[in-house]
Amino acid sequence: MLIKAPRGTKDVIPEESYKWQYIEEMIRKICKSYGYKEIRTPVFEYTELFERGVGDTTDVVQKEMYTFEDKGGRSITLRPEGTAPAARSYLENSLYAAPMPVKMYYINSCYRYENPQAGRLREFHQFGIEVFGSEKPSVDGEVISLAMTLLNKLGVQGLELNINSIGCPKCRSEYHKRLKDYLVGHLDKLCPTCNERYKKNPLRVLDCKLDKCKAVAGSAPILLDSLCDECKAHFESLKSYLDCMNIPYGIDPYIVRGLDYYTRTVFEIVSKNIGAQSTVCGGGRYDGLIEQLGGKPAPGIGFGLGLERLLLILEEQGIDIPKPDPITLFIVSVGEKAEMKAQSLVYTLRQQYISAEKDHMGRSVKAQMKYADKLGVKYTMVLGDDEIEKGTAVLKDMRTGEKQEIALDNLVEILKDA
RNA sequence: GUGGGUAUAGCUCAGCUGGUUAGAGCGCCAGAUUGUGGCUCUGGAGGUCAUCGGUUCGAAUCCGAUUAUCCACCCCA
Repeated sequence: MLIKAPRGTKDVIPEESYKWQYIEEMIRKICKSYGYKEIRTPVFEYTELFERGVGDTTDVVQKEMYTFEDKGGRSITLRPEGTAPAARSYLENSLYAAPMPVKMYYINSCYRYENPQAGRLREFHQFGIEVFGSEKPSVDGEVISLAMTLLNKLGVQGLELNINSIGCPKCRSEYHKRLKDYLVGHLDKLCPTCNERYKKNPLRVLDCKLDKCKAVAGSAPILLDSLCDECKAHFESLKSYLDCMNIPYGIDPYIVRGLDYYTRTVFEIVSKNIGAQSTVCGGGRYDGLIEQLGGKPAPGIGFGLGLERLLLILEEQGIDIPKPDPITLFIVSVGEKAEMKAQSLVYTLRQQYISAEKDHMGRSVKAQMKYADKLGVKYTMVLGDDEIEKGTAVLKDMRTGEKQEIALDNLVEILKDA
């Protein structure tokens, strides 16, 4: 083995791809019912998009981006997330000219240079949605409900939806002051990283997992209690919308999304059973992003849902994904003439979208039968000189073992609905 | 970037305190008399024991380095 897939990447092998296809089909079906259309953006963007959009104080931008210079000397970055590209495309293609709100979804690969572990890869895949143009909390409710619908339809159990509001720039800066005032008296009790956080982004101190920091965070003022009237009303309204759809949720005042563009509503859906990286879906509102990217101010909200993590949950919960349809017919051939006839027969069947297979290994009759059995085909049919002469053959049902004689001319007709 | 575990056949693993042809189960291929799968039986292919170096008469086994991989931290999907 000379060359392996790069660190942190994974192949989806043929035996596994049906699982991805199943999930993707479910996603498309649900998005259609919600009125979301697919958007496809490039795998790479100018680096500046993420620096401006995601925020250059974030870990994603500071240390996790796949950035390189192309041959024209431009700085290019493999997308680490889907929202900034979607927003860029929204502006670039004047999608704001469409009736509001603009609703879109994507199924994308994303790239972050991190050390791989359970549920974390360098290339991973996200399903995401974005809504531009409405700041109404009903949209927040719709966005969250779409994620929950997907997870429910897939049969996933035991997930927790947690919501929070981190306010608008106004109430947040107010709160920043209060928080810093509180933290400054406890700096000696915080870990070194939290001391850094205190300077750069004090909100993140609340997110630290170290016990001593948690203790300090525990009695810190809570952002949720410091919201301005409008943000408070927005959050209350969102709760009503979730209630009216019977979507259960918890309120976690410590959710602090890692990307700078979030405002007001933030939420995440977590699973306890897939290792340390438990967030399956994370999202929120980003009312300042469009303006940040140089567009006319427009509110927005969306989420990203990790497909590898979703697959982990399905596996862990033993949820079986429907297997693809088996091949309908395997034609076992005896002799050269029959082998040729088999080739033309499977060709005919395939023209009618009937799945059919034949030998390509020069196997004996018995070995062909074994092979057909391993493929899991529904029917087999042995074809030799006699059959070709008579124009009839015996069709064998591999599940029941039953045999029936049929005319070769009727093959398509007989197998059409099999 | 940091810490810990692991590395033997396609897969899951065994290989005792170093002893010479490195094993099992599953999978793959073929056969068990004439043209019919599943069960059973028989045989076969497949390994530079991650790599490099060291200790030793002798290394899959002990030591070191490197690489890969897994898990965890930071952070996130």
